[in-house]
Amino acid sequence: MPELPEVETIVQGLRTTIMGQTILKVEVVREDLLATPRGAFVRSLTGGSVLDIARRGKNIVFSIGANGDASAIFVVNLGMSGRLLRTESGRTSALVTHPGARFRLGDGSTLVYHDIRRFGRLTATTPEEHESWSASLGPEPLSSHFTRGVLAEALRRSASKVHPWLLHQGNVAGVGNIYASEALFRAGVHPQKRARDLEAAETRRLHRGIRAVLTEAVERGGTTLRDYRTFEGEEGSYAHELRVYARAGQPCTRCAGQVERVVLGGRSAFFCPECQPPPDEAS
DNA sequence: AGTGTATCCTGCAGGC
DNA sequence: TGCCTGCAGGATACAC
Repeated sequence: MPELPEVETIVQGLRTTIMGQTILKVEVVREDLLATPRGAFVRSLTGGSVLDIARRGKNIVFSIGANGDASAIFVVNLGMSGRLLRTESGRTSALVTHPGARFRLGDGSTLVYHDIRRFGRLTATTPEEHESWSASLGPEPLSSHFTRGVLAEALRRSASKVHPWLLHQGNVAGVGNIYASEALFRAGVHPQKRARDLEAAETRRLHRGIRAVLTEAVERGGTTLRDYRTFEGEEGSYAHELRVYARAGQPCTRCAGQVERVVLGGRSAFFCPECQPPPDEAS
């Protein structure tokens, strides 16, 4: 559920509130959420301070340590329905119906990881392990490293259809199902077109489309359709700006056509058949 | 290498 | 009201 804009919004909220806090106690409610053995997970985080909070793709990355020296990296992947919430000292929040883990902080508040479907994953690693994991992901689409040339080169190496290609985190980090459809619509590229078959003009438009859609969604605090909430518990407002996602059967915002839905790799892709001409190949 | 399918899980909407 | 099916912002593991 949360893609780059949603995770970025959550990270911004976390940074204003829990930077520098010490983790006094770690309580694991649902062990199946851990990608790290429970003992090592609890041990490596307990007693440390939050030195930094950042985002890598769709992951929230906490640097944990002391005296400015990170001894552990705590990574939260929210999966489809994960949330990070804060509860004030001594208070229980009615929002917390499916707690997965609790982190009691030095100021008396508690950071709660909440996840209904439990597709999320909590990982504690060393800084070295974290670096090699991060290197396995594709470029950050809003960074200066993500140039038109980088995108073109990566697309050229793949015969897969461009919508599933965009969802693969090793290609571009942070794009998910909503923004893949939205970026392709803006670029006028059909979701079933092969990555390597994109023409130069299409690649240029896709590059701009990805960056524009993600930037605008960050400005709106992300897209809330169901579960997603900011760290403050608010909804993101980008759902109003969606042009094709979840709009099958409705009129295209740009032409007289009608938005269609197709399943690719088990995920729904939405597109306008007029604005995004189908590739020649039958299928 | 790429694709299709299944899996992990819960909740909700819609049809009957 | 209940039961059933299908669907959901993700990621992985497997067989072809």
